[in-house]
Amino acid sequence: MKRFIKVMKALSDPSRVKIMKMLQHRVMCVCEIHASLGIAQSTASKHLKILEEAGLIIFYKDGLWVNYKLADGSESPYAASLIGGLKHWLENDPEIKELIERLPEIQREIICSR
Amino acid sequence: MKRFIKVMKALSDPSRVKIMKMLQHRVMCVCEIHASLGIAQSTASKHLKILEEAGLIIFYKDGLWVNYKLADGSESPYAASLIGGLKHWLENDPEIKELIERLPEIQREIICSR
DNA sequence: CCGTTATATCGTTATATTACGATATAAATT
DNA sequence: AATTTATATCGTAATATAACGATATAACGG
Repeated sequence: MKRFIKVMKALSDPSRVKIMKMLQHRVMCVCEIHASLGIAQSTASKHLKILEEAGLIIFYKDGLWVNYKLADGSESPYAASLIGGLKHWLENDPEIKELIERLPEIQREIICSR
Repeated sequence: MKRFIKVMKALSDPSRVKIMKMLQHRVMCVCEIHASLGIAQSTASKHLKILEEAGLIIFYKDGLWVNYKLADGSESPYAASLIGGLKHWLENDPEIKELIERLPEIQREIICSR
């Protein structure tokens, strides 16, 4: 039960749903997510941790970068079902659409260094 | 997006998940849920409202009683997917199992009148 | 109509969640 | 070793959630 609740809570926040939708298109690092969503870096990091602990995303480190991508759902049947469902859900949501359209502009080399 | 979040939030609470699992077995009134979960009547009523507003359950009145049952999910693809998924998920959760086993003892004529 | 009964709503308190800025950590680069 | 850079964690304030008891509402039986 606890694991199920964790997955549901993880997907109960608009920012985290947006992250899931972006990660359907490509791997992203923390600062790309911070920049694309217009939230504080610490906030982005926390959201990613919550999604990770729910088994919805995974990460791998590459030097300084931490790359996040969708999990395969082997963690639990709920995670698998929701990762799968989200592939077609919310495709027509205007906020999501705009995010995805702007995704090509979000490049770590441009966004994150300064 | 708002409707999706509503469904996820609705299923982010253990009491509400338990209600969903019980309603898989039969229609129940508010006081049966109040009694079976050991929560205040007002709390049960509120949980049911949240599930209803998410499109996960529906109700019909029968005199004084308000009967709640699972929705068919026509409200949204998310609701449908989760209503369906929950049919097999959590079947082996010990808390859920005990709840379902005790379900035959929960009868409105015995529990609710006094 | 009056009381009873099942449910819904209100007011309040305790807890959880989310956001941010500030700071700490860890992996490059110089 | 010192500095820079990307990320994580901490402390805190604002908001949301969940619980309860008390009260209001609505439908039935007398």
